[in-house]
Amino acid sequence: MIPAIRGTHDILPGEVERWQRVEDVSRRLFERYGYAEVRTPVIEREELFAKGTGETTDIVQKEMYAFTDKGGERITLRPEATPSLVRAFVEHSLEQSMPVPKIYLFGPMFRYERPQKGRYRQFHQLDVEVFGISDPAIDAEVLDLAWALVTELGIANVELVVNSVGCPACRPAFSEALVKALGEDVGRLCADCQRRAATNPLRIFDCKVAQDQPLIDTLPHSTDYLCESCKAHFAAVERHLHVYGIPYRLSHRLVRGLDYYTRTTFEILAGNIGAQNAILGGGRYDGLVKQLGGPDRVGIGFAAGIERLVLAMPEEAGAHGRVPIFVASMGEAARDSGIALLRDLRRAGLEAHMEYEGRSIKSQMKRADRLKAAYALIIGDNELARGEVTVKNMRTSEQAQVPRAGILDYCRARVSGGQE
RNA sequence: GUGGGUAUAGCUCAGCGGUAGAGCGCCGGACUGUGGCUCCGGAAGUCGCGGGUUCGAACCCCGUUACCCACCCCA
Repeated sequence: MIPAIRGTHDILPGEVERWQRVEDVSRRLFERYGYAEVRTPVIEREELFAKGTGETTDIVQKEMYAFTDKGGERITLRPEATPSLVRAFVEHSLEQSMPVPKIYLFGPMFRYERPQKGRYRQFHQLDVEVFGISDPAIDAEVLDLAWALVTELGIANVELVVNSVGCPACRPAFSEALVKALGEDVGRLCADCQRRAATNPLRIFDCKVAQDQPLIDTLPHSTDYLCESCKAHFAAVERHLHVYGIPYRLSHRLVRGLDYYTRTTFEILAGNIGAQNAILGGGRYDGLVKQLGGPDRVGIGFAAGIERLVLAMPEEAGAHGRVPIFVASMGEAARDSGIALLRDLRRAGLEAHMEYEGRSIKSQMKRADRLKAAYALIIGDNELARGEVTVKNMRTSEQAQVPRAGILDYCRARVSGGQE
């Protein structure tokens, strides 16, 4: 056997229905909010993420599937969607062709990480982005969309966490304030935090080491160091969130790991899905479009991890209202007639099955049962002679003789609307 | 990249030095035209892989790979 690559997974029947549900629900939802789907390549220039996601991030430094192709280009499998969507926005001047540049994408991402619950090397995200709107109303709308998504998927036990990390004008002052507030106490923090203090002080807030918490709790908050415009923006975002009526928790400890975030950042956390509990994360990235060579346009968006959504969804989610019909036959002539009937049922839009190995009527009925067929249509010499079909209701075991000519109408009437 | 745990039938697992097992699932049978429940029968495993110890290894030892969980990081 040649096994699947580490950290990748086949999504099999039984689980794939939950994925389909995520896809169906999110597609309908995104379109209600005015988003259009965009599909971008899975491979991009390595440079796109080095400049976009950020040279200093773990994603770029150690997690990308990057290689040199036969033409000598540096290529990478995309580790996230935002830079690709920014590239597409710029490359095709989407702000010219779209009334409002709201786009979404659904697809696989790749990061070379150690797999664990909710974290895989090939994983899937659904990603939404809005370009060119700086009005805080859009921040709240995007959050409302995120909240609607988890709600419509039936995911309970979730929490929306919101923060503002400021902009290039005010964030340096905050970083300095953090280092200053730590002072001599840096040495009392865990090794990771001491490293963070030197490289990216904001990430100290990510620390989960219990002994570090008392000290971290004394540190200043990013929202107290915002410049005037960032402060006004965030206040307006909160006001709009109240208008939308979305429950959220303000957390000064929410600091995200990608370099491009500015102002509003947020995550949705789920309980009971393991340590990797962020099912959705995003924020504003006002400098990114320009950074990637486009016009000076703001942006905001989020990505949700499909694996994590599926993990957090309730058990029963994904059950379809399918009503299969099974065609059972005895004898060669009846089997030919059954195959024609099978074809007619399918042409009429019904789900129909048969048994292919010419087994006994008993095993055919068994198969019908396993397929959870609502009806078994039985054809033998008797039925052939009378031009009828025996219809057995598999739930009630009642049988009826139905003329062959009327069988499609008979079935359609009983399975229409996906209900029995 | 670091740490811990686990690898035995399609699935869930028992066996822990002496001929490879159970439950579920699968296939067939119990009125030669009828599923579910019950009963009977059957198929199915190089016991992750490679070395070693031993008369003998699924079991002990070493290595290796994969999976799971956690750290790290993130969706």
